[in-house]
Amino acid sequence: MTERHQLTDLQIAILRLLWTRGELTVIDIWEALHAERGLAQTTVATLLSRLQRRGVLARRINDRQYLYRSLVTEADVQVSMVEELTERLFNGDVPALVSHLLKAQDMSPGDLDRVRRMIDEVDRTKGES
Amino acid sequence: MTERHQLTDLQIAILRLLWTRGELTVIDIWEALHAERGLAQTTVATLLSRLQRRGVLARRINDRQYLYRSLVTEADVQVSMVEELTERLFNGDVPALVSHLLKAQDMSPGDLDRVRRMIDEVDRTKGES
DNA sequence: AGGTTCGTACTACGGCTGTAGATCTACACG
DNA sequence: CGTGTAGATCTACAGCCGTAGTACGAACCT
Repeated sequence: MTERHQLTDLQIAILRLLWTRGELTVIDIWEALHAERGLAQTTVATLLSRLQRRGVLARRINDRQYLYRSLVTEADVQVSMVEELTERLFNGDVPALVSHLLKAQDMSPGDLDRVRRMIDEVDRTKGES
Repeated sequence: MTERHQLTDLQIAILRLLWTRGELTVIDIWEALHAERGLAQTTVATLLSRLQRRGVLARRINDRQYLYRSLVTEADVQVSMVEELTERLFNGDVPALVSHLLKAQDMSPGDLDRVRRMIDEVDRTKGES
């Protein structure tokens, strides 16, 4: 079901656009990425084709141009990429990764409280099942 | 200081060996990886050279063969790869990633307790500084 | 109907990865 | 001193990525 999604920075940037905005044309995506990355339209078109060929995206014709949409959800990609990272760098030890994150620079005391509440929440819902 | 380390699966497997066992020869690494991956010795040698050329590893000659060692620590790589992932997939929102992990399948109730204690720990040490 | 324009597909290239065969080199042993 | 051998280097290749120019096809406008 959830295959291994190994995606690069740019590929994810494209997917994010599709996740948040639905079906988009090459031009739509080019407009969004052009400012930051200065890509040519053909570059964007190439990337989209390749992702479509790979089965990550689907497309349909509308009014003489393609509308691309994602076949994978953000959650799919998050799950598979986080799993991959946990596996590779933390030997699959999820709490070790959590520990790493808690010590990260950009983790404020407020964030710690947020996490504490999350744990209570998860505890409850897991107890239910 | 901590540059962007973008490393593949196999590259990390090699680094892990060097992290846990110190200086190793091509043969040492080949022996460790051979079973699971069936690589040729020259393949391993190529990978090591390339990582050395890239500045990730260093080597010295000893008794007619190279001894390779890592120039990056496990912590370096963890920090930069986790940062990268958080940036790409969670818009830099660390608590969002933590939340994701808490809901992961392989997170047992015991692990949740472990995490709770970690938070207390981090809270204390952060209060000190 | 013919040219213009818009958008896609084709082709290409350098860089990196995994993969490994072929070749070189230098020590060790006879 | 010659040769075998172990280990390193060189060369190579396919596959993917980012990058983009060029070519093609179809719609539209006059």
